[in-house]
Amino acid sequence: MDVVSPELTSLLPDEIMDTEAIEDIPQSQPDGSAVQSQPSDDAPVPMETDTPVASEHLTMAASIRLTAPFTISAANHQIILNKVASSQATEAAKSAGISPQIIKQEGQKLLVTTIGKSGQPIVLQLPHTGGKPGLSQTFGDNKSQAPQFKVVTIGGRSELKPVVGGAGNQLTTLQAQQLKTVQIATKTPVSSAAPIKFIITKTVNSKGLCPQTSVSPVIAGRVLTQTSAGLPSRTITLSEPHNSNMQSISGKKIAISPLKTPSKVNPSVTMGGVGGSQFKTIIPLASQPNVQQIQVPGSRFHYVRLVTATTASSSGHLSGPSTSSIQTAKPMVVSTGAVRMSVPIVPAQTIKQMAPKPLTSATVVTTTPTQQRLIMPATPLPQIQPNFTNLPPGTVLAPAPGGGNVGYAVVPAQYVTQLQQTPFVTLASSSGFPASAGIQTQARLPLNGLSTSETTSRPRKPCNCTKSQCLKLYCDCFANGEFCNNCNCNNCFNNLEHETERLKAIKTCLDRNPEAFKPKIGKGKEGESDRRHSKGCNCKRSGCLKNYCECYEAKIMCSSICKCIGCKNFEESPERKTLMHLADAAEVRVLQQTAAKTKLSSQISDLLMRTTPVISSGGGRLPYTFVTKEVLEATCECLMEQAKKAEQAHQPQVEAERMILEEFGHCLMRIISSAGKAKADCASINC
DNA sequence: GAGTTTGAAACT
DNA sequence: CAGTTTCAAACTC
Repeated sequence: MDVVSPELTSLLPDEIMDTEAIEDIPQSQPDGSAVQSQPSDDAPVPMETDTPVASEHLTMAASIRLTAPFTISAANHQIILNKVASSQATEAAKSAGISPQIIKQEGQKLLVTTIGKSGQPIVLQLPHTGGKPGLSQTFGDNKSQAPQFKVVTIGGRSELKPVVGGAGNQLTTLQAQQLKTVQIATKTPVSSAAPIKFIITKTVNSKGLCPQTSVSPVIAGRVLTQTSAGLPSRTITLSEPHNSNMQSISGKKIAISPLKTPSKVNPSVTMGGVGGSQFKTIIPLASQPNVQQIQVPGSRFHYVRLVTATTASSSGHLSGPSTSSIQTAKPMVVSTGAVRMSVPIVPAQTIKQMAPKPLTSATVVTTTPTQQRLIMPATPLPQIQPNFTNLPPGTVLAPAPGGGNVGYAVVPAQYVTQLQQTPFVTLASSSGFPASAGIQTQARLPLNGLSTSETTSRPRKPCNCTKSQCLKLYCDCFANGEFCNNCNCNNCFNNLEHETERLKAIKTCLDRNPEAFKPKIGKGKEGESDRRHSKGCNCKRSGCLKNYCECYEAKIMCSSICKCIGCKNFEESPERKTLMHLADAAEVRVLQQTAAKTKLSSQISDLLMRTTPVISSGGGRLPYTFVTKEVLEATCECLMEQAKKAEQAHQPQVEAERMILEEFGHCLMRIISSAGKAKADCASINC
């Protein structure tokens, strides 16, 4: 799927996962008026997703107060922003550490903010809707014809001065929770000493949800130039989109679902991590999912429910295939904290089904253990403020039933699973406005040192917890951020029915160890092996050659950080080599035996198929009773024995097959001989 | 399947 | 931080 416009693509880095470079983002204001990342976000996380490639980041920051949909459509390379109701984004932008710039165009305001380094702003300009889609406009060109819309910008850091700041264009007030920020980390082709970040910040007016009212055309613009401070210009194209499906904000849910890995993944739920965030996600322009605003109690952030409309909206029609709604939920990845989080885009119908709570984990969340995901409580828990930067993988936020914007959302793990199944993840973000708006992001998501294929094909074993209520890290399900499903546990609280307890347990774990839900097996340092245990093992008696050892279990060797005694799990360890050889030999044997069995069974079945009609016909043929189950089993045993002999003699496969076939021939001869003899006997008796 | 061993997690 | 206890998985019989 073409999710990024050519223009934008040119601005994006090959790798957008460089977290270190992103740390340069100005921290959010202490007053919390703007988006603020979690404190723990500052710490780099040894995620497998880290890539050393990206050195530059482009941050697009768009602080916009929207009363209408805001959409970025990848398919047709559109960024759609609805009419700006007020100009309060400036302060929000300022509070976010960026200097907003506003371009006023016929009553519309374009807030341009600069974030990043080198003062290289990227301007998103809106061509006027009147049929000049290709109209380019420079940063300072506040006389743009674009009527309805405003966008946002991009580019350098906050030290950049506003290019345009018309009187009355200053956004005055912005509620902290009305600001949404989506950051796009990208590598710019333009040489820049420092990383540039692309942040799209938008404000959300929770009261401005007028489902059917905002049909006004969205302005499509094309940013052709970047004219700040003589820096190289950059262009982003904004085309004229249609309003997408309308969604009521009620019942909105946000699915924040970090990658689920066989090991542990640390999700970060901060949507607007302006400060100290590490970006690993790029936001491509993609289809338009509906996004609904969600406010987490006590949180300064607004969360959104990403819903893919399943039916066409009554307001406006989307033109072009790119704006068509997605029928299949897609995960959304929001990278704001130290780690990326994925937010599945779930069809509204699906969300409806799983909404409020009385749903069981089996019916709502997953159908298979591998699809289990941790789900955050659907009820507001003011006393509990989850550390979103360390939530277990698969964490999903759902709104409280009837709780308005408060609460969390629940998303079926099947959608999260999609995240694992595809190297690209789509992120959609928007406000809960009548018309849908969305930003979609893609990112490559290696999981915990394992490829996606590795992570998807490994079902988890059911737990057998009895005393921990599955709310401690003893429980593998809980530790992996999953609900218990098809487990053998007793008194299990790791389910939807015990959301409160579960969230408390999560918080407790995080209090005790903020890294509790982060992957234990992560990348080693430069030059070291690809994977290693983050803490190292502490084995004393197992020699680190049994599954008691977490290193051995993860099929990695112990490292210098291990505190094990009598470790034999190192490269040159003869014990380890022996074990590996034995394991390999056993595996080979199993494979060979399986193959031989299959082949022989097939042959015998073939034989039976051919003999049966003959038998039934009688007339001097071999009696059917001679090919009995016992005879077959005996034959198979003979053949297996032959196979073993060949194996023990280290015969090549060809020779083994020859021996087996030879034995099979002998067996057949014996059967025929016996049958003939019996027939003769029978004939003599009858006579 | 029951009992033992093991080491991580939890607790003090 | 170290020592102890608890716990569930891994392992053995």
